[in-house]
Amino acid sequence: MYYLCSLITVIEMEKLVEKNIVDAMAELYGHDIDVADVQIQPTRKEFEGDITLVVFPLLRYSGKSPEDTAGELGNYIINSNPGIISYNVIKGFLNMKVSHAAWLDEFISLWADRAVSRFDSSQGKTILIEYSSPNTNKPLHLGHIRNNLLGFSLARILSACGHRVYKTNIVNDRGIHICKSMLAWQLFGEGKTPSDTGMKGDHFVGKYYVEFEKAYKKEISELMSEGLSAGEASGRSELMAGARQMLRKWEAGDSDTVELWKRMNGWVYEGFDLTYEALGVDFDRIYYESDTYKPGREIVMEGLEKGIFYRKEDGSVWVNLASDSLDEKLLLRADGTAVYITQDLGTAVQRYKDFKFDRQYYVVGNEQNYHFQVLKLILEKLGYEWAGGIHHFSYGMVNLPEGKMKSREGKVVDADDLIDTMIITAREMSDELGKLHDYGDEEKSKIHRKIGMAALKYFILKVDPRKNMMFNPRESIDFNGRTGPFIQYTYARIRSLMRLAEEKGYTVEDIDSDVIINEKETELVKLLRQYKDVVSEAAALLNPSVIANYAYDLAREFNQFYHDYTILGEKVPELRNFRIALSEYTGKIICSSMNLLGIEMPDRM
RNA sequence: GGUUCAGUAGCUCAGUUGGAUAGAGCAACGGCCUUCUAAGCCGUAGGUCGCAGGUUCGAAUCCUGCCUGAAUCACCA
Repeated sequence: MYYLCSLITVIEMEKLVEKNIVDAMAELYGHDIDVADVQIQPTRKEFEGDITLVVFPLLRYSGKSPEDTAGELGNYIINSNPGIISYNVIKGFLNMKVSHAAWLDEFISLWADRAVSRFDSSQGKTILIEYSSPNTNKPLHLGHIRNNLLGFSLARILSACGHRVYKTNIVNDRGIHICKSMLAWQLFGEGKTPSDTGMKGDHFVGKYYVEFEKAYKKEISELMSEGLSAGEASGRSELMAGARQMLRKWEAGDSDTVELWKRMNGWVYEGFDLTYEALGVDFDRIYYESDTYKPGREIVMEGLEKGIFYRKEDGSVWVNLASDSLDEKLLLRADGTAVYITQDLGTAVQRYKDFKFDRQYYVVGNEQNYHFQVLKLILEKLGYEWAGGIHHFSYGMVNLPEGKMKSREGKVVDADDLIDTMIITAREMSDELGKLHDYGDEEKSKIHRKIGMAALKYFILKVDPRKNMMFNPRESIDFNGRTGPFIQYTYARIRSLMRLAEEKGYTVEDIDSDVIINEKETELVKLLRQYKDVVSEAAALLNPSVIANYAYDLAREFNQFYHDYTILGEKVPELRNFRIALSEYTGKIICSSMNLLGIEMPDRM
């Protein structure tokens, strides 16, 4: 019956070894142990072998030294399991080598499963992902890029795992900030529009926001030079008064103000759409704060009636969260106007009505941890049973070498500028290498765009989302090494191989089961078989970087393989077929992984 | 001050459920293009895993204390 072992994959082999160990413990030491006590793990690369047993937990049953126990267990296994061809013992670790046949079968079973990302969707949940969440008074910056990439990738990953995922965006389209831009445009804009000036709409409106701040600063310093304190000066500022006046008029529904507001926001949206398109992100449903702040107010009033909230003497409405070791929190101002959290309450309730989600993830920076803690608590207090399903996906800040980004001080890395720079750099590098000489300009620029965006996206997504990250505009983004373009390059090589294979008429239908596979090939198969686990882990941890780092490891392993072995030139057809299949499958997995990050792969570069 | 998070090579980052000699890339130095794409491959060098205790056969990982940094504790969003 031993010949059957050639049909056993490595996964099955691991299970078999587990069972062998349980048997061995009973037979050698007379102890019945639980399978959970058997610690099997992949052997580290530095050591010889494929699977490793950690024997330390078993010592109390064997009563012998780690080395002796491992040796005796190794002996038992090699005699009872012909799929294990050798073993070695280092300290308390028993490294076992799995037969080539098992590794080959492992790959053949992967290869047979042509649908790479076939996940069980029967347990799929309805998941809402809110991300992006821009303000409409200025263009997107690097921080938004991290947000957008994380949100989009998260949606892809959860979706790949069989969930029903909806991407949403809440646009912060109302408030004093947009009024500042509106007022500045009225004062200094001379009736110009983005199309008059050739500017992108969001940059155009952002320009007036900056002009407002400049003029306001000037006004304040003039007032202060007349002897007023900073507080008095801001109180006397005509510009600020004008902006506030505008906000009141907007809330009152003044038609001219609303008209201007619509017009300027429209410009901004046109600009945002271009940036979103360049980033390759999209949304299933967009919410606007101007629609949700009023329902939010009603929710607060309901809570007030139910006695969950309370009113202070000045008429403002509060919630006391002291019992949850938090502070009291304002929900409505004395004049009845909404604050930040008011509209978030409205949005959350509206979204549940719209989607009946099981879970909702808010992709928002970690500076708002407190806010989302409060939001969830309040929703729970209000008795919404779905509140338990909301979760703040909190990501770290993007820091610049000079410190934190401050949009008001112009210390930002503009999203559009950065994207352009990336694509231009990709083009320069590509032209220098000259590999696309036979391509037309349009085809070339498509590829340059893919490469530039891959560099940017990978740079951001490879780091753990929770951590703050450093971005040095000059040095950070690279096209060599652990980068998106490197992975794309590996993929392009594989595609090139496949084209050549096709030209030569090599088609792989079946892989010969007599092939003896070597170390490098085994290493590749080891990585390939982890794909689904990696995606599941990324989904469970809500961490795209798990996939980013996996994709790099895979690409690197393939490059080594590519360098060391002939793939197409092999004289033995069985081996050639196997290597073509291995290459093609590796390409597929690399491509799938990168697509989960929202990174497009070029066939050539 | 309270809360939360972080601290790993000169720099940017990985490091699985606690497991072996802590890994990549960049920067530096030295090799590889007559061979399926050199955006590559190989090698050299680089570490008191913030510090000190504790738990454990075993700690970068878990616990406690301290040091440093970030965010937050708004009638801003």
